[in-house]
Amino acid sequence: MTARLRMTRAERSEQTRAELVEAARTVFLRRGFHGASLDEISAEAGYTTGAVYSRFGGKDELFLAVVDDHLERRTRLYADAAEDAGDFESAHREIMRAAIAVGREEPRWTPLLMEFWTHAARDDELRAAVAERNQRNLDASAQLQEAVADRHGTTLLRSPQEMQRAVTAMARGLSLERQIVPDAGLEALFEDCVIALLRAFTEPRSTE
Amino acid sequence: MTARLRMTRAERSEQTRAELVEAARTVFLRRGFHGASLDEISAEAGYTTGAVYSRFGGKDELFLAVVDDHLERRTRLYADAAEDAGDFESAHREIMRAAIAVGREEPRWTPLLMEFWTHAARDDELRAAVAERNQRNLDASAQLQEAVADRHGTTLLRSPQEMQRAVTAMARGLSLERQIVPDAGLEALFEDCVIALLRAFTEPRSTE
DNA sequence: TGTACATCAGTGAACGCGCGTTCACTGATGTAC
DNA sequence: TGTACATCAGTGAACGCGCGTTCACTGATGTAC
Repeated sequence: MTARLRMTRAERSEQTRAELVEAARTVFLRRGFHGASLDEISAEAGYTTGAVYSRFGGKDELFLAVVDDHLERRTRLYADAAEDAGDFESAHREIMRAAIAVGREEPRWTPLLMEFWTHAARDDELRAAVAERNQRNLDASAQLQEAVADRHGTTLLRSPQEMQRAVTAMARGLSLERQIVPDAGLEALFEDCVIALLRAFTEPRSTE
Repeated sequence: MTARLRMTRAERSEQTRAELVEAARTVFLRRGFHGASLDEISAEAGYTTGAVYSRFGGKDELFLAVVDDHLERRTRLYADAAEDAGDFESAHREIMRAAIAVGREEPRWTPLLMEFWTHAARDDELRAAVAERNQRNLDASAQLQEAVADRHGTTLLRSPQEMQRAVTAMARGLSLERQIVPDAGLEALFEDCVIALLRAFTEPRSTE
């Protein structure tokens, strides 16, 4: 594998941390939050259980690290997807296409995240940690949407946060359903609904 | 409590079953599916753990009974809500009002159901059982929506199943978010989005 | 109506298991001189 | 460059706990005669 002997302590522990997060992501997706054991995760990364406690506060904190990593990647992905589109609506079609593609690759991400949310809702401190990440994610999406609207001369009739919440809610609801009823029609339905919502909540900017 | 001595065996076991389902509903809502123990549930109903195994196949089957009970009630509730409305859109507003009201009373129902779905997704037999109930529920909602559309001379541009799926997905997504970020604005947002979707996917029937 | 036996709803204790967390320890890295 | 000590990342075994499920048993209900 990677050479371990030449690394400083800081490099070494940072690498361990990253490997554990990556393994945790894999195993959490495979087994769900409750179903995944720290044994399996640490073994997947080539360590023992104690390593998790050396780098993280416990199972919850490890999961939060997975979430942070995930949100960063997704934020970049969507920003890139919107980059080259010619108008407001097709920018959103590109974002949706990207969202649908990653949804196919990792259909269990949304159920996993929602499973964790439900777990976190019962613990004040953990819920706050989740809420903060949710807000960060919402702000990033809203900022992207505003930028896209600006770039293509579109006026939002609702705050971008609200629009993002609605779209995300629908995406999550459909992802959850898909795990019970795999159905390709859900993706097309999702696209049509989002376009309908966008049209209802935006208008071309008057050139004044 | 209720007199136990005069009951036949069938009545007795039916009552036990109903009491267990009711207690299970309470405790599942309180603790979540994974967090609830059969000990707490049976104690809540005034029995011991074994009683659950006398009436049900196990924890999963008990939960399915809770779901069946729940879906029956909700189906009736929504049908009643739509009863007296004057037109298509206000019928849907009434249904939404009813949905929002029960959502306030039992904000944990949706997260609970989704937690179970995610659990069930990992077991083929259980997933089939959940899928069947989901389909039953979808058919009932779709039938109601078609009846409402018919009654008020409205043409659906999409199958009522698809429209229900979209609306339900959004409702679920927002319910899940609410457990992390309690926010009354979500309810108003939900209403507006559903109305926007209805308008996009229906048109007044031409009187020909 | 009464008696003897069969059935079975619900009991309650025990089983078996897996998991998150802890902690004394090891050996490689870092530091002081 | 070398030596002696300090630090600390990761080990690995044990702990403690709770839970779903099983099962021999009890006593009330049901049945046959």
